[in-house]
Amino acid sequence: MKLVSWNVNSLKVRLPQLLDFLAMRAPDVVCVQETKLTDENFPFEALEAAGFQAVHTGQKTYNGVALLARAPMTEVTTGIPGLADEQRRVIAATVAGVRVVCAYCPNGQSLDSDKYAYKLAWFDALTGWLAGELQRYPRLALLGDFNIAPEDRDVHDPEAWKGSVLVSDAERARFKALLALGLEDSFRLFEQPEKAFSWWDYRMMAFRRNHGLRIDHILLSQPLARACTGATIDRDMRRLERPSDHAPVIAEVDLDRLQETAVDR
DNA sequence: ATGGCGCCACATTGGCGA
Repeated sequence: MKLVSWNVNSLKVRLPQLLDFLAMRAPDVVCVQETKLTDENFPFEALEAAGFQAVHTGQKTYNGVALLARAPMTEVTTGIPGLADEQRRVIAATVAGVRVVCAYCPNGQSLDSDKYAYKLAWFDALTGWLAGELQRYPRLALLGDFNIAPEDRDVHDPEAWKGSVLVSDAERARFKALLALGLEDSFRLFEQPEKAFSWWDYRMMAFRRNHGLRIDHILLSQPLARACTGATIDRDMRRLERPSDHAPVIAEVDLDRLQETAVDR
């Protein structure tokens, strides 16, 4: 099962690129963030023609998340239970026995912003919810734009970024709290090149200079992590004309390798 | 230090993202 997370920064603009990506990379499950579309404008038909069922929760202009899958999706839920939030940031579904959670985590803007406090509280709510979900679904994957670079090696210039939003201690502590649930950062299960990033600013020729951050992640529960055979960042999409500022991140899981246990479904 | 780019909307400028 090939799992992908991609912040497309407007699906209206990026739909042709997404369709090319689906044909070229043949993923099984794709988590899409920042569709910036209402549900009635979501391109269900085009994706179905490409072989994918889709579920979406969106709004005008901001946020919006979708799950695409070749296999049927069941138990579809939106948002974080118990968190009153108008911002459409979370959608989850069960695909081929795997619980897939797609998240567009808040940016936070700056450490003194109300949006930063919202970001930290949002992560606490996410972590609290997923603790229970992991009990119910031992095979769980959390994919998305986390808007957190977990370590200094995930930042092109750690000194310049020191203490700022996306890398602050409080944000990194929230990321570690997710790992403490038993989730693994799939990218770090394998040897990776130095300076591997998933987002580059549109400005200042940041991509050409590889001035980026690794803020898009695929976290896997223990059974899935043990069955994970590879994890990469697909920089090809970032090289295109009119690219998203994020690259797709990919993790492959060999479902045949999963051991059958009493609680494992 | 600032702004750079790209997207969106009560649009031709301003808000926001990261």
